[in-house]
Amino acid sequence: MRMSTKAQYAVRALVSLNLNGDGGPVSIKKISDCESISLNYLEQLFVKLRRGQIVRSVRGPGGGYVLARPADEIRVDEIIDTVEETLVPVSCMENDGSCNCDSRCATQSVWVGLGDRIRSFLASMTLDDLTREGRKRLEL
Amino acid sequence: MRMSTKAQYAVRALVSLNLNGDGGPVSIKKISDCESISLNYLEQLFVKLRRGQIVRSVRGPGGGYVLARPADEIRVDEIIDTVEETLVPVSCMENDGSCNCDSRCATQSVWVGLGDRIRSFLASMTLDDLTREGRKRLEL
DNA sequence: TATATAACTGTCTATTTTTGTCAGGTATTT
DNA sequence: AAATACCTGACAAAAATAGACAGTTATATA
Repeated sequence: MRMSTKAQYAVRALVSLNLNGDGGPVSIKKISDCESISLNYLEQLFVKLRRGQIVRSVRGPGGGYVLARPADEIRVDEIIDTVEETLVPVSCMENDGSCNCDSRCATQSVWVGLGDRIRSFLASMTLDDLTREGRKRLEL
Repeated sequence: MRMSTKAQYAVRALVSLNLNGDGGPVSIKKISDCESISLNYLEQLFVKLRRGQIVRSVRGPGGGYVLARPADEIRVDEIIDTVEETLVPVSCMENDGSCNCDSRCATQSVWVGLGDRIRSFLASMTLDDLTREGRKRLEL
């Protein structure tokens, strides 16, 4: 049960973007340097984040990325949704009926319930929450 | 964010074991047939489950596995702990200080919090709960 | 207008993890 | 003794992950 580094990178990159932003665009290069994340890999993530309406791109010199919405309107679960596929813990639900003992369906309730908890927890936090926490840490 | 099939198999196998048990031991072969899980793979899982004090083995003809404890004392999180390493969503905490912008630490709080939720949810369910649910489904 | 900058795009690849398979060995009941 | 079933370790296919690479396109500024 691991959150992929893809998701972790995406969240970290966006917190970094918001911390360093000051309104203007922040280049992927800068985020890559700050966060020690491969530039090429970040580019792939930001393509998805742009398509997912999390960020807007600004081309040309001095360009980069800005948040597409206020930070307090960007939930963590949205971020993860845009870069990876699912927060549901199992693929499940093929339900081809091949199992005659049917403990499969009994266990589904665990994973569905777990998925709900994961979702609601991540939906309860916004990028703004994390950024405030990050700022607090920087002051120490 | 996926629960590994290893963990899913372990939980399903134990529910199946408890459903088909009737006090006596159930062979891995039977569970394998019922659940359509590779016999060899199940063997590997049950080695861990035995070491984790979840099941006891009974050797010889008519042998198999029995629960080492009453089903209502076996929590789902225990099961998953014994077959896979972690319920903490990130590897994290290397904390080599290489990141000067330090959004890394800010995001850790998300994953730690998430890990807590996952843990407490899975700890709130026992094998007995799942088995009852399985029995209910069989009656329909 | 030229040039530097930085986003954009698609393809390819090395590595790791997952999910098993296979070939035997060992213990125990009948 | 023989059948049953657990036990063990080595090996392997397949998928996911993380990232490299080689370009193309858009735009601000000199």
